[in-house]
Amino acid sequence: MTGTADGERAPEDVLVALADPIRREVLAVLAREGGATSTSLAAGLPVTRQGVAKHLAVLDRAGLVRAHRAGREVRYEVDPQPLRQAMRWMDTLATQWEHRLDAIKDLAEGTTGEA
Amino acid sequence: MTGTADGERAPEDVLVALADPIRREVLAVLAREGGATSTSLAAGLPVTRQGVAKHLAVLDRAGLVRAHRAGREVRYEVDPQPLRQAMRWMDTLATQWEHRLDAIKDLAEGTTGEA
DNA sequence: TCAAGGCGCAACCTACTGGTTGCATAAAGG
DNA sequence: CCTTTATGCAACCAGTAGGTTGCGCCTTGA
Repeated sequence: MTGTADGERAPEDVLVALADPIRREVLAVLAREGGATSTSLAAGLPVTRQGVAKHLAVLDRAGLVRAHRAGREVRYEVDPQPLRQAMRWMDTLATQWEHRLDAIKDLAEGTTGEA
Repeated sequence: MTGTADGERAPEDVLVALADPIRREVLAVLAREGGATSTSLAAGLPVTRQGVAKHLAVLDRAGLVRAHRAGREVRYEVDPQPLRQAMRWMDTLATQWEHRLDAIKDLAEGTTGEA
């Protein structure tokens, strides 16, 4: 099923997905190896295959990985797009904050040094 | 104390902090209002003051907010810097992924059309 | 000085997340 | 056809994150 498959995904899913160290490691391995299965991933991680599978499910829901069935294997690979989206979301947020802070600062200056 | 106060903070703290909807809301209010106290925040949120305080502690640990004591009040305001840092971290990650994906693609092309 | 407002700390509760084991199912390959 | 290998599903377990209440301490301001 590969996630919700809609282009406009909520950035919070990505944040939640990235908030776990094992999931970050999974992504790192997937990026390094160019793809892997839950079984092969579990071999190099301190969790069982089922544990990895659950993490992959979370990553898939966030759209950060894509699943491709090949015979009896299911191969996963990373997708940078949702990451880029989340970055844009954060950029908007940070910019808003900065504007507010500037506004506050200006206000303070206006109060103390009023011409 | 205002967080760990070191310039190079792990981006994962920011991710964890941002992964919670209430914390995102807290940040939104702080940015909109230009600062607030745990008590005033709790008034507009579906949690108690103590709940808000815990969230503020998490945000503070991530460096996303700064606490300023004013008499018997503690006023919090947002700090965009860790957000920017986290974005840079994500950018590095996304870029890495994209490079790997390109490498894989090139490899596939090379295999089929070897000159 | 004393009441009220605002915080901080600690104990406690609950739900969910991360993890496991066990079994069923499906594709490869002899 | 039977064995092996890989995945999928479900039940179950433990730790912790998010939330609450209760209480004590410190400022403010009348």
